[in-house]
Amino acid sequence: MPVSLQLLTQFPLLHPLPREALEPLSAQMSLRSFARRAMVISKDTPTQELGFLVDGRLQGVDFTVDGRSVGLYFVDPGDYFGELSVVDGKPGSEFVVAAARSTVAFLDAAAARELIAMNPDLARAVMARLAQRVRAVMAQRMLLSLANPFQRLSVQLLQLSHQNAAGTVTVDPVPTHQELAIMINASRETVTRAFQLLFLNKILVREGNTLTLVRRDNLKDIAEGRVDPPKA
Amino acid sequence: MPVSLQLLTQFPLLHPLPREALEPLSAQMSLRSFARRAMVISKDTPTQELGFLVDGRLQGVDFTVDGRSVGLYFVDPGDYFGELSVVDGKPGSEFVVAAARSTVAFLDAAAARELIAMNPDLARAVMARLAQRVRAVMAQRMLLSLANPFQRLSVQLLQLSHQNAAGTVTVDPVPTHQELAIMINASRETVTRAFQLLFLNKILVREGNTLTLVRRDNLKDIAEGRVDPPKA
DNA sequence: TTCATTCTGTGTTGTCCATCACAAGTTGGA
DNA sequence: TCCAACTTGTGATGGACAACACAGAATGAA
Repeated sequence: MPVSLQLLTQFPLLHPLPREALEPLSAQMSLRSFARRAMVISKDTPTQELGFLVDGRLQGVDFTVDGRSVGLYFVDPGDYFGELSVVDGKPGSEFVVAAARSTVAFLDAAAARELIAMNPDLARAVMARLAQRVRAVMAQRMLLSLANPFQRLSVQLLQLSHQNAAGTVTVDPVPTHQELAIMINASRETVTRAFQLLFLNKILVREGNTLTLVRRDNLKDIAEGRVDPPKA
Repeated sequence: MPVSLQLLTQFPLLHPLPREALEPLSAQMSLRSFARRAMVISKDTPTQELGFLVDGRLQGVDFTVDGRSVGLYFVDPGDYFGELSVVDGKPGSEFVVAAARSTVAFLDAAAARELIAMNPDLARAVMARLAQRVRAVMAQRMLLSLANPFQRLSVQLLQLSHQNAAGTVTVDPVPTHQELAIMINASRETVTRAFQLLFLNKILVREGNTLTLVRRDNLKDIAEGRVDPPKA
């Protein structure tokens, strides 16, 4: 199942490529679908691939030795993942699971490596991406050293949020409490209780699958410890 | 104060460069010394530089909003730091302080950027380094989600250790309890108490500034939760 | 629609660890 | 060599949060 050219143009990473480079590429790639909670890339699969998320949502996760899962990041449509193995040839450093039903276009690592080697523009983009990932995971590491789970949730929500067309700040596909909990090192129940208070204080509003940060400043104050988290 | 050619050959990163490239480089660089606890790179200094650690030891740190420090990584002689800003031009993502009296050779970011752009070998090396840093900080993030500080300390010690010439596994300049505490999100006292127990159980031995992991397997068992941390 | 499954809400309990407050040891600079 | 500054050791205390155990809601597949 090759991938249509049309589809490939959705990916910013590939924009520097001329049309004639895209065609052979599309032939090399393959499209696969995944059910919610399905494993997209396992840490210990032998075949390494670069994945482009066409549709749905993925979460990078790993597991501690005692079996608890650790949430690392989300992947949204148009974005790619698995670049680490492509760059250094080492096995994947994490698992990637589908957080929702998803469609992914794969390119095997060798081909991806060659592609990058041939295109300085791509190489630059990948380099920038790696730098951005270092920064992102360091930010997450900072988050984790906040004393209280309430602050951690606030920071995480701010990180996940984006300004909307309407000017409101939202978190768009709202992650489940469990998904958030493993990102901020808290128990699912603690996340639930924190949300309670944020709703109660009208700092957040949830409508369907969208979370609106009604009082973003307020959330920021909590995140940065200027204001104590609401107690009741 | 230019830097001697001799000195530059100590840095693996620069090995791909031909001698004639090193000379102009040495003229562009400057050598500076830092007292213990001195700030080597501040997060918000305007001038960005690539630093090469000649001598001593540095620690990457950051601070949470409530003023607690967070330990990120150590830099040992022969290694370099500050590459993130060089790659993406953004301000530094952390502070770098001297964990011991140190000597650092600096190259300003613009020059470093150009150097990398001109030398594909260097570019590849930097790329590999970024990938390695992503992996390292993800490993640290995993560490932080271990439930108990004892396990976190064990993992951290294993990460810092290296096999010695004599075949023993050691952690060489032993970090202070405080330095470790901020890396593993624990209080200084908790680290002290954990060490007590590890010494008591002859899992570790400290001689001067060297920590020997006498029973590495045992430490690994604790790290991976197969064995409960010793209680008394 | 109906039923199973996943997600969210809530009380209770116990433990673990941060914090505080010193004391004792160790280092290194003058 | 001596002293000051830093590092390590130790007890006591309280609060916060994970864990457990369900109940109720929402989702979605048949």
